Amino acid sequence: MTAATDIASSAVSVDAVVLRVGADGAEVLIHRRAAEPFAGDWALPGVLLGAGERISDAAIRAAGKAGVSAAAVDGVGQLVVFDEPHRDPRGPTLSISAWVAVRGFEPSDPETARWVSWEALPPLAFDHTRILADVRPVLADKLWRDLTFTAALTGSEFSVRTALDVTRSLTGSDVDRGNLNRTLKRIAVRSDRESSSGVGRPGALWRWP
Amino acid sequence: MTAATDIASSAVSVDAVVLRVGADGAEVLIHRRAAEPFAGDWALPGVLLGAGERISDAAIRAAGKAGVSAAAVDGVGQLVVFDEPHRDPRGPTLSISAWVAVRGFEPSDPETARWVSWEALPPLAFDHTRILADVRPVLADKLWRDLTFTAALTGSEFSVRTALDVTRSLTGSDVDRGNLNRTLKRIAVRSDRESSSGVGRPGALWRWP
DNA sequence: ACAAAAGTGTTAAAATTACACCCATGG
DNA sequence: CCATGGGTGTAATTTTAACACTTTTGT
Repeated sequence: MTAATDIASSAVSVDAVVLRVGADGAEVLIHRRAAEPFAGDWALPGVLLGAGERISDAAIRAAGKAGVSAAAVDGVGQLVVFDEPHRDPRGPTLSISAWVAVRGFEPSDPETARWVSWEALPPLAFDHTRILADVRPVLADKLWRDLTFTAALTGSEFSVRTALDVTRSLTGSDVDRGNLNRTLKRIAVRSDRESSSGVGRPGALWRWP
Repeated sequence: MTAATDIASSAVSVDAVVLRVGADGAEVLIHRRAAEPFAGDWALPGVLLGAGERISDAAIRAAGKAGVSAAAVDGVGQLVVFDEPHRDPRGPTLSISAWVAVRGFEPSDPETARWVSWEALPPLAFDHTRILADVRPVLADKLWRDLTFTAALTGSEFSVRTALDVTRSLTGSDVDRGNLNRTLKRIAVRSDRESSSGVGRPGALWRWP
């Protein structure tokens, strides 16, 4: 008998905090649950962790349940484990939360999956509201300090506007453009220029070294 | 059928990084494994997480395997999840690492369990050497910033000497006494005095607010 | 010309770092 | 009185923060 079959452990799920950079800065992907419990409710995409499966692989699989293809994923990382015994009505289930950075994905059906800003989150199934509340400061702390996370989120090239929006959306407060520009000068490199946004002076693009 | 029984998930263990403040600063408790695999080898105390069991409870239970009574535990907290599929020869097993701060425990048999400094760690079973290496900077980061962790580790009253030793043992480098004193002035409060250590000028004791 | 957005400069405050010097105790 | 360890002071550097001013674009 093996360790994987002879013990009565909690089930283990991986709940994905799928992030992209949108108009409101960092946005979270939520989808409507197809199965019970909480069928039809908005929730973070989650899967049960398979035997021997890596957490990052499970997180990508979870993002897939909301329509995200593995090719659209730029990075994954673990966050916090939630172990409250009654968080799942089916029985004790651990939730390992993980961030998944995604680029270029738009849900086909906005009734089934959609991007939401951190300020406009609807009520979510399970303890997912709590998960997002707990996880937001962790993400804010990683920003501009954990370069793996930050680069995955921003993509290879990004504007100062993007940087400002992402920071504000995760920290909840405004940041100074000049100061953030100096931070970028320390940790990133400039490339060409860009405007496209329309009005105003075009800004530089930043890349990761 | 419930979520806890119908899936083929990895087993979940909680491995305790049991810490105390000793002569070398923060020290880790290791014990000899009683069962296979790695029977007789030094390892972190670990347990399989029971269904519905809290991670902190499992961590205390794990510390108990090395002889620590629950009453000696001052605090517990989760650290990192290790998910490498071959880390346990019995089969895929997650390891949730957790810190456990302990006061006033001395192993009865030094051949079965002992406190070791971070510099003098013997080879450990499983990936436990790797776990400690990964976890040390996380603990160093928590020190003097996560007050729950710090207070549990130092105990209610501690000297500057203790503070210095703990910092050096976790960061690996020396800290300035004057500067650390000022940090304490910001986050803690003084009480009376103490010497007992013998030689040298007696120092103040610090307490948590 | 004007508004909007980006770039740069300046300055004050705070934190970090590295020392230096003086004080209290045991032997 | 001297070695050992503790407390306080100081100064240079770096980081953080807040704000002002200039530049480039579209309308």
